[in-house]
Amino acid sequence: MDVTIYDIAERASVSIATVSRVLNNSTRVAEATRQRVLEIADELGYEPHTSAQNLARRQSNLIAVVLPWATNFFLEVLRGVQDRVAETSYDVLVYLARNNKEVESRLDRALKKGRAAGVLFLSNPVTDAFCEKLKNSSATVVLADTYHDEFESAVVDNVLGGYVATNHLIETGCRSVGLIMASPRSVPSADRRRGYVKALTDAGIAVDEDLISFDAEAGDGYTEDSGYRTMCELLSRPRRPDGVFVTSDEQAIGVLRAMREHGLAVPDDISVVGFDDIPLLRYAGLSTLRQPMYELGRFATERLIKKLESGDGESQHTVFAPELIVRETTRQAVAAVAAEEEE
Amino acid sequence: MDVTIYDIAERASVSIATVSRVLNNSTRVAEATRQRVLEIADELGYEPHTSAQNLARRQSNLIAVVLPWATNFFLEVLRGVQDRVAETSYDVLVYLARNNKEVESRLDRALKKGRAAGVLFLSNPVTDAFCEKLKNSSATVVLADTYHDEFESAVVDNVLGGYVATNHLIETGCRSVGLIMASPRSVPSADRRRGYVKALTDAGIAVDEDLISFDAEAGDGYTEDSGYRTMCELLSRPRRPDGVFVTSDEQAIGVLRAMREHGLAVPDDISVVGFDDIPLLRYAGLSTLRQPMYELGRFATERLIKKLESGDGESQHTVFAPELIVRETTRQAVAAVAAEEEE
DNA sequence: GTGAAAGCGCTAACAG
DNA sequence: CTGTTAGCGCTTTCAC
Repeated sequence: MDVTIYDIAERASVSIATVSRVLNNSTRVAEATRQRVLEIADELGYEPHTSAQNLARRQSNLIAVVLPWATNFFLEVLRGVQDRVAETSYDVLVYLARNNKEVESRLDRALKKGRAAGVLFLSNPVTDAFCEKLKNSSATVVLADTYHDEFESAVVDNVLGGYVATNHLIETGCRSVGLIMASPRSVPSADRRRGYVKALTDAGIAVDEDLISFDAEAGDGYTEDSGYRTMCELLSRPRRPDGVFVTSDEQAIGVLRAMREHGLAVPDDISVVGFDDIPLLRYAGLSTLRQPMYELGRFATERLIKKLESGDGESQHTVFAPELIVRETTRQAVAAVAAEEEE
Repeated sequence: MDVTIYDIAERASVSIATVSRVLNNSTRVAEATRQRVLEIADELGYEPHTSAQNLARRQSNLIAVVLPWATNFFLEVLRGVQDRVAETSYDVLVYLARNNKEVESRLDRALKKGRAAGVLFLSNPVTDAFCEKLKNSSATVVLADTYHDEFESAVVDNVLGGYVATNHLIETGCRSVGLIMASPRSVPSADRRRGYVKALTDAGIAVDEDLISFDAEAGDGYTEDSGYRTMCELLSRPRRPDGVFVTSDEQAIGVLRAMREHGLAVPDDISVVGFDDIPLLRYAGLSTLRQPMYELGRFATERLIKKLESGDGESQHTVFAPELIVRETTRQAVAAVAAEEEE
């Protein structure tokens, strides 16, 4: 049997209430008693029993992170979450799902009573069903990379990202800008499309559905494989784009593969812009829109913790801006080329 | 207040003991009562309070996964862990560290009394200090991607992997085979080196320390950045290799970058073999040794659960074999070339 | 300041 | 088959 506060109390000739007080550095305890208790606790190697604490306190020290796919994006976000959580006494429960249905069952588990104090719900659209579950739960929830009126959220401005990406393609001389989308059900993906449409419209270019291809499979479609399939499909159509905006870097890698197989050169035949700026791919030469993934994770966790500790409060909706990173899969901007020729 | 077994008991006019029995589908309960209780529980939306259960049962439903770095390797392993765990009532606590010191503090948290029933300790060398902690803890531990006599473990045969990789390089005509290592403190990395040495020795080639470069930084060195730095260092030395075995794919990407910057072609100037076969990199053309990462995670979890449920039992040491995947960063084997010329 | 005592929600003998 | 009764280890009034 492990050492409990009873053991400490006995050794220190005080009651368990006192031990509990000093351990929680709560109200007035004689300095002498405090020292003695602390010493004995240390000596005995005392460690509080989390379940007992949670039961008595009627709360939990667990934060559940629910996410719909396991990609590099998530890896970065999780790093941010972990770093912030490490500074607290919370621990992180991870629920990895592979599709919408799995998200539901994982969420159910995460929301089980007494399980988690807070939930970080990532990237998945907050459907009515999920919203219901989230609201009925006693857990504090923060959304990241997805949005819903009724919950605190932290997102990257995907519309802006789509806009900037598409605009970059237009500025570098692309006339037929295509779009390779992940699942249209995915919120970030749908938002990026809106930015794409807006950029084209602003430039006076008509949106051509024939240049838009999306992943119709069950998953979320942010994978290399999805990008490959979707690009192949696009290339099988009569009109060929001279530039494509792809809704994630991983997909973009698949797009590049499809192009290679079709004997197409980048950026000469088709320029490519991704989204995310995954560290591992930074040297693949992919032009992309950088998302502050780590910061997103860390910030969302920060907010969650604050809500947990100070009894909720207002729900904010924070928006991070993505940043265009130009590398080798797009041409230089026309203006830049002109400037260079000046020299 | 949430609904408890007392509420159910009252509504069903039975005792809480009976409710508890049917909820745990334990011994003989009248079918009629069982039905009624189940119905009411469902109707009330009852959910057991995990902390209360854990306290009463004197056990935990948590499995802690402790890992020293956040790379794609881990992502795959975690998928395996999650998939297996999803079939049980366990939940997964993730402790991500960035270096050895962080591993220690994360491990301490994971081992806190009553926290986790089992610990999956990944990739990190089991130092004496860790071994001590692990043994003193009441948690069941399983090692994955690392080894220690006293604990169950599941590893990939890294010596074999290093051997096969090096041998492949030799067979495809490399005369000066270099080695780009992650931290020599890392067990997998050190084992891969042993395989490298053995392959050279078996081929009658002297091991030249000047062709071996490792990452001396604080981290584990399995990153792109590390590979880049380490390769640059190697290239700055007088003797230049015509092939290198790199201890991970992520590092290999960095090696490729370093080569590009030095104007070196792959595989013409230098052949490259990585390790891992990270999905995202499968189309980067990297020749590598595939580790069954997902399987490793799933299997280790399987073992952990088995031990948890059937009161320990023997500790096995399972070894998975890595598989050589030849792509474009190495030349074709001489035999293959010969065979081709035959045609 | 400190102790006694009543739970937190659930499990598990032990009777019956 | 079912109820009674102790706890599990800790927190938290409420007195003293």
